[in-house]
This record gives sequence, C-alpha cells and structure tokens, in this order.
Amino acid sequence: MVRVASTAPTADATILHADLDSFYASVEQRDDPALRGRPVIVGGGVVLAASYEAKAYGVRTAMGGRQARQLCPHALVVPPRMSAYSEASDAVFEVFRDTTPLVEPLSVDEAFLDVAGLRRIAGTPVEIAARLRAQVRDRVGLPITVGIARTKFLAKVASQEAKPDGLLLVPPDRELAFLHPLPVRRLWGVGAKTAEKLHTYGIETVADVAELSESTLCSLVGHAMGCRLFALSRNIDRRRVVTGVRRHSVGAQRALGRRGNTMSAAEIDAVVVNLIDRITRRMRNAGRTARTVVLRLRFDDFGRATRSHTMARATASTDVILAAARDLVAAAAPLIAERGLTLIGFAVSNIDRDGAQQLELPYEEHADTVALDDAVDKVRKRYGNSAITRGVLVGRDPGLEMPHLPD
DNA sequence: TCTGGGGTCCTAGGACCC
DNA sequence: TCTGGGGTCCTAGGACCC
Repeated sequence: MVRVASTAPTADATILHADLDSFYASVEQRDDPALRGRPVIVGGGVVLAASYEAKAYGVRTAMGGRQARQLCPHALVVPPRMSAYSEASDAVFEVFRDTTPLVEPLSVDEAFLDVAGLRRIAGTPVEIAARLRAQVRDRVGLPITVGIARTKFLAKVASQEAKPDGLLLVPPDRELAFLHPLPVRRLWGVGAKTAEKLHTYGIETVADVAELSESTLCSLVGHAMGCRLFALSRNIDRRRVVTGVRRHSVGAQRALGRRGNTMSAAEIDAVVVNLIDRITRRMRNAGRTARTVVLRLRFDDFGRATRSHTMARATASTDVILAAARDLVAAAAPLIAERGLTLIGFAVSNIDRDGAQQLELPYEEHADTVALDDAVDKVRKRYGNSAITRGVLVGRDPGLEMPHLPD
C-alpha cells in the first residue's frame, strides 16, 4: 500500500525512516503460527510490546500487565525472547546496509537511511523503500513501515503516520501542510509532561507552536526544548544521517519488586556483583573504558534516586568498577533502608575519557575551519603549545570526527 | 495504573580555577 | 583586600525515547 501525501514527488526527499511494527510481538507471531491474527502481548509485568490486534483494545507499550489484561482479556501473553529479537534485528539491519551504506541506527527496531545519490542505480526513494519493505518481509518475515522525507524529523513523523505496514512520502512542497495539523505530541522530545504544559497555554497542534516566537517558547519549556520546538514546528532540521555513532553509556538494572525490601545486604551485594559483571563484560567486548559509575535506585513509592562517582582514570576492570559500585551502595544504605528498594541498577559513563583535559565548545550549526582554529587557539592559550595530542568533535555531528589535529 | 530494561539529552548548583 | 566575569568538572535529578 503506497501512499503519497501529495501529487508532486520531488528529488529532495531522500531520507528514509524505517521502523519495524510492534517489533517483539511481530517476531512472536512470525515464529508461532498460533499467534497470527490474534492479540499478543509480550511481557507479563509490563507490556514490552503488543500486536496490532491487541492495540485495537487500547493495550499500549509500557502499560501495566494487569491493566492490559483487563482491556483485552483474551490476549495471548508470552514471555520475551530477547535473543530471538536480537537475531531478527541483525537480519533487518543487514537488509538496511544492503540498501545503502548510510544507515544510522536509532534502536533495535528503527533506523534512518540516506538514499541520496542512489537514484541512478536503485531508482527513486519510493522505489527503494518499497523494495526494502519487500526484502525485510521476504528475508526476515517481518512487517516494516517506512517514512520518506527531506529531513529526519519529517521522515520519522511520516513513518508514525503510515503505521502499520505502510509507506509514506512527504514531498517537499507539502511539508507544512502535513506537519501543522498534527498534535504537539508528535514533535520530537514532547512527552506527556511537556504536552500537558503546552495544553495549559492552549497549544494543541504543531501549527499553534509555529505561531510562537523562540523566546516565548523558551520561557514556556526551557531554553533547549524551546529552541528545538521553534525549529521543528517551522520544519527546520539540518541534522544529517550519520554512521558510526557510538554509545555514551553502558548500563544494567534489575527490578526486585516487593522482595527487594526483605533482601539482606549480602543478597543485594550478589545482585551488584552480577550487574557489574554484565556491564564490564560488555565494555571489554566493545573495547571501551569509562570513568563514571552511576548507581540507580527505585523505591517502594516509585521514587527514584541516582548516585555517581567519577574516577581519576577510565577503566574496564571489573575489580575497580565493582569497588566503586560497592562504595556507592554502602553510602546509599540509609536511603535504601528508609524508602524500600524495588530496583537497583548501574551505568558507566564518561566512556573512553581517560581523564585528559578536554575543551568543550557549544555546538554551532555551521562549524567550519575557522571555528576549529579558534578552538585550537583556545586550548593552546590555556594549556600550552604542546597540550594538544588529539582532537575530536563530539555531539550532534560525529560524522565530522577528526582524529588528528594539524600542527 | 502501579511499572522492564535499555538508552539520550538538558538543567542547575556547587567547587574550583584563572 | 575586595569584587567580578568566565569557564570546567562533578553531582543529582528530570524528561523523553524505544
């Protein structure tokens, strides 16, 4: 079912947002014919994924299991099989990379693809997207939706609108007509809280947002969010599709439920050892180190707390990170005793920062050689002429990574 | 309504330095 | 001695995403 939001396709809409439909639930339906065409819920405690048949009854991802079963009593509830999803994800990304080398993963089940420059050998973006959908269906057996537009943001909105199992192009001359009637929730970064805040000012649609000045928006929702809403509502999005983006943190957590309250210090420590072991194993497999260890806690009342410690040097050593983790837990013991522990987790961040001085400059839309020269001058003035051993641009445009600086 | 397991980015205050 | 501006790093928390 190919849909086009207008009559005039143009050459500029070359970004694809490909998004698997109800990913976990689709894998389950693929692997068990008895589940096909029926409402399927993956996960018991909370809904990890719901098939479209279950969604028709109002079941949503992240909903409590009890509520989901009330809405859809005849749903088939199956436990998650993470390794099956991981395999399916790998197979789908293989199809992506067979389509174009410019693939930017967003999660296990979605990615941006840039197909500019493939027209001559592979056809129009709509033809490429249609073929990609057919290949994911044939080679992996899963339904996938693709949005096509000139910008990343619009491509993503298009795929949301086209779900399930659809294909939607937003031609450049139809962008605002497509975007403005949509509810504010469709803007990237607007969740329940921000939407509620905007509603209290009578702002319901993207068009309503687009009528406001940047300073008004910033006063309503904060500086960064204000700037982003201003740009997105006016369809300004200069982000490119970038490959090779690496993770900034690695974490693991375990929900303990009520039983967390009754656990002894030794039992908690066993969980801590297990979590840190999982994290450091993944770090070593990926060849990465980290300087900061973060303890995450959740309590009886569903309140949360974090505690962190930054070490002098980055490491992937289980012993060193475990020691830091145990110190954090010991320091948080009174908090745990008082509020009742229901979840414990850790993350490591400051990945691959060995503690060397690093100068951070604000992101500029048009960073160029002049801006880089300024940055180099600034570092030299501050730390001396021999201070620079390496320069890296970090942030929104990692594609500009620059491993070596000139003398 | 009562809750998984991953992640990302932003804000704000305090310590500290020049 | 007092005062100020500019900047980084660390910590903690919040919102959001899939």
